[in-house]
Amino acid sequence: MSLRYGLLDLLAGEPMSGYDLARYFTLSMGNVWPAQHSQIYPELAKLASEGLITQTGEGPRGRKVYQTTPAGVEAIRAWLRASERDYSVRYEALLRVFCLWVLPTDEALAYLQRDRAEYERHLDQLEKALANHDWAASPASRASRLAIEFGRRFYKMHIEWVDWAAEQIAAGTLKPGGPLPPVTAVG
Amino acid sequence: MSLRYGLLDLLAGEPMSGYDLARYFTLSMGNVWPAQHSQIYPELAKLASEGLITQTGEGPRGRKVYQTTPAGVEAIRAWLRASERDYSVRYEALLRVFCLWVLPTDEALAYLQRDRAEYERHLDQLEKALANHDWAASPASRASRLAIEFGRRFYKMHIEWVDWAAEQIAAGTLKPGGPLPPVTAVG
DNA sequence: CTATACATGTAACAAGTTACATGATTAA
DNA sequence: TTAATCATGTAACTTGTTACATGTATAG
Repeated sequence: MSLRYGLLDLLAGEPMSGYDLARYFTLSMGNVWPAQHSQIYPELAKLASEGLITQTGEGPRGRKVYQTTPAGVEAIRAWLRASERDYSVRYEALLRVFCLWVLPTDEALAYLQRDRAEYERHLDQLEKALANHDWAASPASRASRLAIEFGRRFYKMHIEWVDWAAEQIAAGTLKPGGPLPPVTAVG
Repeated sequence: MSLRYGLLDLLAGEPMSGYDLARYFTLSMGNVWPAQHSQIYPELAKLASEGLITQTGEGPRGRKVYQTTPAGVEAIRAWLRASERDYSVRYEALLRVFCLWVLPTDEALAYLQRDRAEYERHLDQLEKALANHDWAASPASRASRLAIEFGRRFYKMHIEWVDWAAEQIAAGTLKPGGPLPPVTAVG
């Protein structure tokens, strides 16, 4: 049910096509709720049939531009107010860290360094998005900005954590009998 | 495909039943890859039929204790080495933040405060897990410890971010024409 | 003796991914 | 004219969730 509210939210902020949504997702919501076009198009059709969005324009190549209706905005509101909050996180990259002990120390370190580069890329991307977009333009943009800031802090923390983890591993964490001193301070 | 490697990893660290896995998950891997028992039991049967785990014990009420075989450990290794890494995150709680602008300022602030309490709970839980478990006992435990440390930093950062976001909202972020000053320092 | 926790499973459904399928416009 | 990008959709499959179903041991 999450995807529909993500779409409603984006189409309430500004009219877009399914194609736009699929791409725009990558820069903002896609960081916390990924979606493929094959999932987006059918959902748009469903939302339109329920009157929560309407097609407000068209373009070349059969392009259809949708916008959220007042009923759609009310649906988001009802979702935030009434539904159970789901705090679960699904993050395969971290699940893999649990498994790192099956690799030799050198390989585990190399593994994390490749991850680190990826997190740097994510951080750069978010910082570029922060710089290139007018996040003060509307309430919807400003709310997105709050979420993007979360992403920025997330990847910053992630990089710091990788460096810490690499130190631990270099000190022998993954070896039988290796050390793992108690950590008291975070950061 | 992620679940199976999570199970293989846990059962390589120490022999357990499906029931144990379902509960133990909550404290460690469940934070990054949730799973219900209805998904765990069939997967265990499948892993056993493939020879990646074996039943090494039984208990009252039909309890079956499994352990990962050497082939199973090799399967984890191959997974880490060969498969595409998936860095995508799925996190509904954050998707909702994108939508917060549809609520009145007061309600949005109250919304975030309830989230904050939840993150405090998660942080406490992880800190308790950190204190009550012998994370130095084995390479598998020590690798888990690295991942748990990530969780600790994650929720700490999360709480700091909520406080920041609440300030922004109180300053008018969600109102039409409200401000959103450029953020230069993180933390 | 009764409620709770332990313990395992299946079935129906919903959500998400990958691959297939098609065609229009634009830039080189 | 040809490759890339734009643009929308469907189908088959996999994964994940919720609800159903059953039964045993233990503690009060």
